[in-house]
Amino acid sequence: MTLKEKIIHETLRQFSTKGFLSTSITDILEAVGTSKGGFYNHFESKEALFFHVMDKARSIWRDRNLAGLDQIEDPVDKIKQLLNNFYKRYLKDSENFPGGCVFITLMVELIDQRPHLANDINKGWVGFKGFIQRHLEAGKATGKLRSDVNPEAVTEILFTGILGASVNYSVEKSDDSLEKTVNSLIDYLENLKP
Amino acid sequence: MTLKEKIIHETLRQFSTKGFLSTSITDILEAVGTSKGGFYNHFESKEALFFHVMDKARSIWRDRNLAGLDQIEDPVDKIKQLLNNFYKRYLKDSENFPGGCVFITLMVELIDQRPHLANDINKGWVGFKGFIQRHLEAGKATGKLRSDVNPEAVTEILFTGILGASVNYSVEKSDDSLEKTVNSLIDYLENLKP
DNA sequence: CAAACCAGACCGACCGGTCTGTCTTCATGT
DNA sequence: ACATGAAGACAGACCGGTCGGTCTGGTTTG
Repeated sequence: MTLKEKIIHETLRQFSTKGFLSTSITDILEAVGTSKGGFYNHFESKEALFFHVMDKARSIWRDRNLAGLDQIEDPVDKIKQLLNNFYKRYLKDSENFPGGCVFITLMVELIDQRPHLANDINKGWVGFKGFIQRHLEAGKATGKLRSDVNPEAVTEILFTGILGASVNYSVEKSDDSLEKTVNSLIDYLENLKP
Repeated sequence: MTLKEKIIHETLRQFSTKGFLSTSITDILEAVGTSKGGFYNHFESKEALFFHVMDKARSIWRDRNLAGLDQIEDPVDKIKQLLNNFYKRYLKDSENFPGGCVFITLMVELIDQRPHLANDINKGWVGFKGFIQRHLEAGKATGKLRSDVNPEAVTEILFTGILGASVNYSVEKSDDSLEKTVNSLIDYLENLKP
């Protein structure tokens, strides 16, 4: 790993526990064993680092959550697989996210203090929400969901359920509780099938 | 309002948008028009202020969310009423919580940085979760819920749903989206009746 | 030898907290 | 009724420490 990659990796870890504002550049430099000179040679500011870290975080998110989805045809089962990936592969990744989902930590902190940074996270959330809703609508159209199902309402339940489960996991750090919650969401989705 | 009350009120507002660490005492003093001397005459430290603010926040929480519950007998309908209170009376209270639910903002920030402060919030969360679960169990015992309902799993869905809805409301500040989400949860609960 | 890489002293701004001093309040003694 | 003094309430200068960022200079690399 190059120094630049090391800085991004370590920053991602610290962002997930302390957020953006409370993570000091000095802390990062000590953790990776370099100095201000080494840092500002690769990043022009703390905010520039933020965007690099977000790129890496998004990359990890896709890698973990979308694993195996392309081999599933049923759009509803795709969402089911995503829910499973979410708690089995993604949220438990304490190597990259020791403090839980970094997007939650950063969003809650930045939404009212650094809106232009929060917007960068929100784009991903809007895309994710749309991803769920499109698949549910496709599922309904192809008869994989009951005709009385409201895809938008189900999307709200699943999306906020995932948000809440992430917050709860940051707090409790309990794999059991996380598994129960997500399995409850999966059962909920399962019961919407014809 | 005394100066002490003014400080607590203003701090609650700022905590809900900026959290504990990013809210500076100087900012609070400017907002209420006093000085360091006026502050440290009433509070011995920033952390002491935190606990006073939490007491006030909990008081507001109970006032808003438990309104009218004592006039309802059916334990399931009590939870239904609580969900309605939550989004109609509590979360929209931008006078006290301009940045959304203060407990969420503080918990996400403090859980890994000030665990002893986060514990104070977590007590309330544990109590709230237990409150929901006890009422669902009572509802099941008295035949107000289907016999195949798992109260613990439903509690997880409702609790994390509320957490997620709070986070989402902080981000979107959309009353419509909040209403849809909570109504989805209410529908979900309604469908568990016999 | 030029360019990239990195170490570390340094800067102004801001943080929570302390301390001194001023002004008001009010119980007390006469 | 009035003087008095202790205590509470508040203003604001000040302190050590930390923040993000700059700058100089030495070292490595192509």
